[in-house]
Amino acid sequence: MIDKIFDPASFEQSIYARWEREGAFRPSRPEAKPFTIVIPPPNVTGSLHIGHALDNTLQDMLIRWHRLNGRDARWVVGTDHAGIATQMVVERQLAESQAPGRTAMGREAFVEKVWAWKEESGGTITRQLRRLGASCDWDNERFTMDDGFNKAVLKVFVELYNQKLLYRDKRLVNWDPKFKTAISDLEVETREIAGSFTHIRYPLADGARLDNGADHIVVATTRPETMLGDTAVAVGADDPRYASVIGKHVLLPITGRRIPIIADEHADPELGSGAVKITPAHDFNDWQVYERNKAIGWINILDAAACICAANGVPANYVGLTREDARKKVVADLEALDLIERIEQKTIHMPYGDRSGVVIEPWLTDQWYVNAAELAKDALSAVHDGRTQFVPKTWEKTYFNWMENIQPWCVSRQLWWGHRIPAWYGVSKETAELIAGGEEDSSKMGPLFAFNIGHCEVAETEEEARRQFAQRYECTIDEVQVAHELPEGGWSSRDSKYILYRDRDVLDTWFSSALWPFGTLGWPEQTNDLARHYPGDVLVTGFDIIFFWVARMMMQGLHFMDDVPFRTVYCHGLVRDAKGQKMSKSKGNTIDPLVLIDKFGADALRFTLTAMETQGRDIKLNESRIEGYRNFATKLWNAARFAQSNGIGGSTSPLPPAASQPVNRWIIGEVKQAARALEQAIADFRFDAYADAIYKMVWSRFCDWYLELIKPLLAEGADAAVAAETRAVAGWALDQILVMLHPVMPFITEELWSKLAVRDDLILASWVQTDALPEDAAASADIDWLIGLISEVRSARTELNVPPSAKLPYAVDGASVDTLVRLASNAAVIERLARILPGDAGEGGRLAVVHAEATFLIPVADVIDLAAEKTRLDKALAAAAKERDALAGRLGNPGFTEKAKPEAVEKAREDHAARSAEAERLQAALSRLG
RNA sequence: GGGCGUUUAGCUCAGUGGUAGAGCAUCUCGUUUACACCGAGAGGGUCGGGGGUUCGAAACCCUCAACGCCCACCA
Repeated sequence: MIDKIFDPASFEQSIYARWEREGAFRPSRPEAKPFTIVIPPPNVTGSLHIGHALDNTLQDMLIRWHRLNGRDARWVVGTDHAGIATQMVVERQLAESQAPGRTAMGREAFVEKVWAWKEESGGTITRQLRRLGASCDWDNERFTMDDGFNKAVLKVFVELYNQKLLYRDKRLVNWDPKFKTAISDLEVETREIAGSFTHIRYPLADGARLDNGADHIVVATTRPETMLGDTAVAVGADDPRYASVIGKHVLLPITGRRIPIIADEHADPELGSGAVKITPAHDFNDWQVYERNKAIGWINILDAAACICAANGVPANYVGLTREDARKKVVADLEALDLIERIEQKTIHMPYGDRSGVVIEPWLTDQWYVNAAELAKDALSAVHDGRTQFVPKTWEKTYFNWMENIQPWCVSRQLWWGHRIPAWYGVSKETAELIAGGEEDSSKMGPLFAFNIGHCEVAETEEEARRQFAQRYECTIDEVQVAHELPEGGWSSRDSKYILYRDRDVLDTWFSSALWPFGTLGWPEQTNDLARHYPGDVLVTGFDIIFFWVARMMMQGLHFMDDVPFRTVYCHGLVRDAKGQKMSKSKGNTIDPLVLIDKFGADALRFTLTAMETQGRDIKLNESRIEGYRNFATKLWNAARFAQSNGIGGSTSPLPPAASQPVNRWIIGEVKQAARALEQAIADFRFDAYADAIYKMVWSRFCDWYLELIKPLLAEGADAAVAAETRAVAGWALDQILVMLHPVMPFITEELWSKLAVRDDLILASWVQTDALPEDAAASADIDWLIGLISEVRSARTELNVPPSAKLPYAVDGASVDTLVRLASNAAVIERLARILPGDAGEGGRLAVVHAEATFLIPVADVIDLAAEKTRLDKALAAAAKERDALAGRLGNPGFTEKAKPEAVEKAREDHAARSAEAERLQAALSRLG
C-alpha cells in the first residue's frame, strides 16, 4: 500500500541503494544503440553546490530518458584532481594545524598528504550525487590522476612533443607570486581598480636636449617600481618631438644606468607624452619591443614572490622589498630628485589570479606550451561543419571568437599536486654537484647542459629517457643515471657520467581534463568501451568553462581520436540567488542543495531546476518554487493513493486497454499528446518545456479532470463492465505518467510504481508507445465540451455568489440533438461537478449560461442579484462582441482574405460565426432579464 | 574598444507573423468521501521607448535607453 503521508526521505535513499545494488544504472544492452554522457568531473575533494545540482540533474534526466527509450545509456563518472585548488586546501590545513609547511615537509611527503586528503574527503561529492539521484556508472568510476589517466597523459604529452605541437619556451608568463607558479591566460581576471598614473622625468644623458629645449623625457606608468628594470625609452619613429634624440640615451634615475632612446611602433604619439618606458622582463608589450630591438636587452628585477631582487642597477637598499614597498620607495626617491612631473589618480586595469586573488606579474620563465593555434584548426572546423553543435547556438560565436584568437597554452605549473611533466634534463656530473650545492647561475654549469634550459628528453618512462639520452650523446645507458638529489657524499668516479633530472613541474589540471572523454574509456588501450562510447552524445556544462574545458576537449579529442568528443554541447546558465546575485561563500548567499533535498526531497529540487532551465538564461532560484514542486509531488502521491483505494493498480501492457467510454478514450489521447510534447522537448533540449508538459498532464488533465470525471463510473451501482474498463485505463494512464515523469522525478515515480504492482523497476521500464496510441477526435470533442460546460457553470455560479453546495435544476434552450445526448450521458458528472441537474427552470430570475450552441437557464430566484447577473452578461457580451468585430474587420480586409493562409482565413470565419452566435445568445439572455 | 545577452502580469519566466500565457503571489468562496502541500472562481499586462516592413508585429528590420556578461597590452 502507498503510505498515507508523502515523505521523500522515507524512501529516496533505499530506492537509490536498490538501483545501485541491482546494476540498474548500466543494464546489459549489448544490442542497443549507445547513449553516452561524460560527467564534468567535479573536484575530488569538493562538495556539491547548486551548480552541480543543476548540471547533474539535466544529465541524469537525459540519461534516464534514453535508458527508458531502450538505449544502452551510459553516464561516465569520475572526479578531477584539481591541482591548484586541492594543493591550496591541503596547504591551508597544514597551516591551520601548525604543521610544517609544504616546503618544509618536502615534495614526497606533501604529495602523500594530498593523497591522504583525497582518500578522506574524496567520497563526499560522489555520495552527494547519489542523494540527487544521479544514475552514473559507478562501477567504472575514474579519477584524473589514476594510473590509467597517468598513462594517457604521458602518451599525449610525448606525442604532442614529438609532433612539435608542445614545446618549451622562455617568454613572459602570467606569474602568480602567491602560489609561485605560472598560470594560463584564462586563470587571470582583469579587475578595475582605483590607481595612480605617475609621470616621471627621465633626464637626457650627455647634455642632449629635445627640440623644445627640455633636458628630459617624460614617461608615464601605473607601476613606477618597474623603472628599475627599464632598458630603453621608446618613441615614435616619426614623432618630431623626439626625432633628434633617437639613438641617444637617458640616464635612468636611481639606477644610474644609461639606457637608449629607440624608435618603436609601440610608442603612440597620440598618447601621453608620446614616449614610453620599456621594461621587457615585466610587461608583455615591452617584451614585444625587446623582440624587435634585441640590443636593448632585459633586466629581471623581481623574484618568484614578486620582491625586488639583486640586478644590474638596483640599489642594495631595494633588494628584498615587496613590489608595493618598492613602488612607494621609487616614488619617494624620485620626488626627492624632483623627477616626478605629476601623479594622476585614475581607474586602471590590473590582472589578478582567479584563485589567489593577488596581482599577477608578467615574469620571464621557461615553461611548456601547447601550440593551441594548430590544434584549434580542426576544432574550429568541427563546429563550423556541425560535427559538434552547441545548444543554444549562440555559444558557438563565443567559441569561434576565442578559438580564432587562441594563444599558446602554458601547461606547466610550479606545483606538486598533479601529473609530473615527463621531461628529463641531462647535466654532467660536475654540474649536478653544483646544482646540489645550491648554484643557480646556469652559466657556471658547464658548456653542455644547463639545468632547466638546455636540451631535454621527453619520454613516457625514465628508462626510455635514459635510452634516448644515451643514444643522442653516444654513451652507454649505464653512464646515464636519474637522480632526485645528490647522493650522500657526492658521486664517486665509478658512477655515471651524466645525470638526468626530471622536470620539477606538473601539468595544468585542464591538460588531463581535456582527455576526459576518451581517457575515461580506457585510452590509450583500444577498448570496447572506447569503440562503443566515443564520441559521446551530449556534453552538459556551464558556459563558463567553454574555454577552459570544452575547447580543449575538442582539440585533444580530434587530434588523438580523430573525431569530435561529443555531438552536442549543451550549455546552461548560472544558478543565482532569488535576487539574481551570483552565489558566493563570501556573500553568504549560497544555497546548499543537500539542505534543499532534506527539506523538500530530491525530486522537488530536480523538478525545479529542470523547469527553470530555459535556454540562454541564468536561473534565479527561489525556495518557494521548490516548495511548489514538492506540492506537485504530493498531488501525484495522493492521486495514486486515490487510484489504489479504488482498485486501480499497475497496467499489464504498455499498450492501452480497450476503451469504449469517451472519457477513457480521451485520456489515452491526452497521454499520447503529452508524450509527443515530451519527446519534442528532449529533441530540442527544452528542459523547461518538458517540465511544463508533464506538470500540466499530471495536474491539469489527470488530477483535475480525469479522476473527477471517472468517479461516477467507479461509484457503487455503476455498470461493472464500464468500471472495469475505467480501472484498467486509469491504471495504464497512471503508469504512463510515472514513466514520463521518471526522468525528472525518479524517486517518487519509482516508489509509486512499485507500490501499484509487483514488477521490475521503473528505471528500466519502457517509454510510452506513443505511435501506437489511438486518438479519438469525437471523444476529445465530447470531453472538451463537458469540461467547458462545467467551467462555465462554475464561473457563473461563483460570480453571482450562488452557494457552492446548492444543487439547482436547469432547462436548456437551443440545444442540438448531440448536446442533448451529451447531457444525458454525462448527467452524473454534470450533477457532481457543476451541481446542476435537469428540471423545471421556471420563468423567474434565471442565471443564463451560454455554452456552445445552447443556453442553460438556471433558476436562482432566492439568491440571484439581477443587477449582478446583468453586469456579468454585459461583460461577456462585450468580450464576445469585441472579438466578433475584430474578426469581422479582418475578414472585411481584402489584404487578409487574399494574402493570409487559407487555413487562417477559414479559422477566422469559423471563429467569427461562433462569436456572433454567442453574442446573440447573450443578448437574448439579457433581454430575458428584462 | 569589440562581442553577446536581457527588457512580456506584483515576482520568476514561456511565447519568433494571426484573438497576450504559465507558475507563484493577491482577492473571494469552499468540511461534494485522493489531496488545505487541497478545490472552485476572480482581478491584474498600451509585451522598455521611437521608427520601419506587413493585410496583420510581443515576435522581423533600424534606432535609442537601461541592466548584465564575455573578450581586449592604450604605457
